Formats: sequence, structure tokens, C-alpha cells
Amino acid sequence: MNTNTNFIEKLRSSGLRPTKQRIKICEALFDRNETFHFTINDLAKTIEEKLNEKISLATVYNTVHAFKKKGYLKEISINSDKSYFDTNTSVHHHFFDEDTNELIDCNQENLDSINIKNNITGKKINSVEVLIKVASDYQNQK
Amino acid sequence: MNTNTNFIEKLRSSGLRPTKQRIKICEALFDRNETFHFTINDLAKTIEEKLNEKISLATVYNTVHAFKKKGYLKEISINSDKSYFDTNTSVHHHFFDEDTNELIDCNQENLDSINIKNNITGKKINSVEVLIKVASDYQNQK
DNA sequence: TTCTATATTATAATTATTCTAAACTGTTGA
DNA sequence: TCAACAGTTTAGAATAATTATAATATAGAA
Repeated sequence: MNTNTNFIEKLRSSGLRPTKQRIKICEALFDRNETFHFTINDLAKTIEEKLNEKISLATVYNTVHAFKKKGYLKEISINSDKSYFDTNTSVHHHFFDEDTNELIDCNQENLDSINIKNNITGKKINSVEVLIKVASDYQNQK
Repeated sequence: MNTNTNFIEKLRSSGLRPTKQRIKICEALFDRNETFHFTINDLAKTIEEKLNEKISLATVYNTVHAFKKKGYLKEISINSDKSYFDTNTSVHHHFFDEDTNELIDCNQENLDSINIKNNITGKKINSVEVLIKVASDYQNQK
């Protein structure tokens, strides 16, 4: 199949062996038009239910972290129990809807560029992430 | 003791019963001059080792979350296993040193004010937090 | 005081994440 | 071609983080 050949190529070219588990995970993550957010558990469930394949949770962890290291995924910060990941790896920010626990992309152009006046001495800035928490007015009045 | 009376007053006035566990936790958190960052585990360890009191981890969780709800603590977002809390509840941002896993305050004045051009329709912005990840140049080259 | 309703604690249960032994792959050299 | 070895990768088992709930403690009413 054509997309699978692409995934195999993608994995090989970044030094990851194209195992059947990893190819399935690629299918679940990258075989679509829109980027999206997920937790490790979401992903494992999708693979089991939609793609009818049982991959050990530990393997899903390993693979997601390997993909993150290679820059295929970003990890998103939220004050929350769970770690969220994002298949959109461009520089962008997030809204977090506290009513629904939903994470929504916020393009970089939606904010003026952020200029840090004084950085920590001797350190290099790796990333600047903004998290905007929103909720309905109604919810806040209660 | 004088500070303890203050803690009891503080707890009562926000509708929390001043139990001995909570007073100890107040001592650990607020009986100092500088604000600081901690994880639930750090805090439980401090109480056990420095204040010589064994409080169940679950109680530390309960209390920290109760204090957060009352606005005595803030929770900080980092892509990481652990949840960090901050006794500095003013609006401010953070540097996260990826070499040492250290969290450092970043005053609001260190960035220009952040203006969100398009918010999610029907929602109110509750908070805007910036996380700046830094590391030494050396570490990044490896 | 004693009683009652509610709040709080901490053990037990659950969920999230990591460790590591076993299985697998790719390469080398006969 | 095919052992044999040196990494990789997988996934069950172990550990760590968090939450649910039964037992206990507290504040206020009678």
C-alpha cells in the first residue's frame, strides 16, 4: 500500500526501524488531513478499536516519545493529570476550554510576537508556549 | 504560637477547618519570606523530614488542591510527568530549565503584554500563561 | 454535654508511566 | 547462504501518581 510505504520511508530516514507496531501508530496519527490532539490512552484506544490491533501501552509510550524526539509530535502543557500530544508541530499556541477540557490550536498570528527582555544568563531559549484558559461566563459565575 | 494562630484564622476565614494536618502544611508552605515551587512529593517529604510529621500523601493532595481552589496556590503547566505548584499566586510566567528541571519565575514586566486578537466565541479568558523552555547551548548540541 | 450532619483523613483501589528481560533485526564474516 | 553477535524494540511486570471511599473527626444544634 502506498501510504505505508511512505511511513516506512519516513521511519527509516530518521533511524527508526519500521516495525509493524510503529507503522500502525503512524497510520493512526498521520493518515489524515487535519492535525489533532491526543493522549497516550486515546491513541491506544483508537488503535485497538478502529484499527483492530492490540499494541501494548508501553509500546505506545515508547513510540510516541520516539516520534516526539524526532520532531513528528509536540507535547502540550496543561495543568492537568494527562499529557497531551499534538500532530501539529509548527510553532503555535493553545486555548484550553476548561468547561469541556478541549484543547484548541491558536495560530502564532493571533498574538503579537513575544519578546523576552531578560533571559536566564548562559541559557538558550528552546521554546515559548502560551496557554490561554477559557471558560463560558456562565460557568464562572457559579 | 503566633504564626499558627494566623494560619488558623486564614483557614477558618476561607471555610476550611483548621486541622493539625492543614496547619502543618501551612507551616511548610507559607512560613517563609520567599515564594517557591514544589511538587506534591517534595512537600510531603519536607513535612516528614523537616517538620517531623507523617501526613498521608492523599491528605497532601487534598489539601494542596483545596488551597489551589481558594487561591493560595497556583498550578504550573509543564510537559512533564509531575504537576508543579507555586506559592506565588500573582500573574506571572515561568522559565523551565530543561537541564536541571528547575522552574524559575518570570515577571510579567519581562514580556510585553500579550494581546489575543481573536478569542473563542462565547468564552471568557481566565488566564494567559507563558512557559519559556531554556537549556544550555552545550546540552542542545549533543 | 450528646447528637447529627458534614468535612476531613488516609487506606485501598485505580490509573499513569517506566523498567527490564526476552524477542527481534540488521550486519558481519566465514 | 547462514550463524553469531550487537544493538533495537516490544510488552509484561514493577513502580509512581492520583483518586475513591470507608472510617474518623469536627462544628454546631438541641
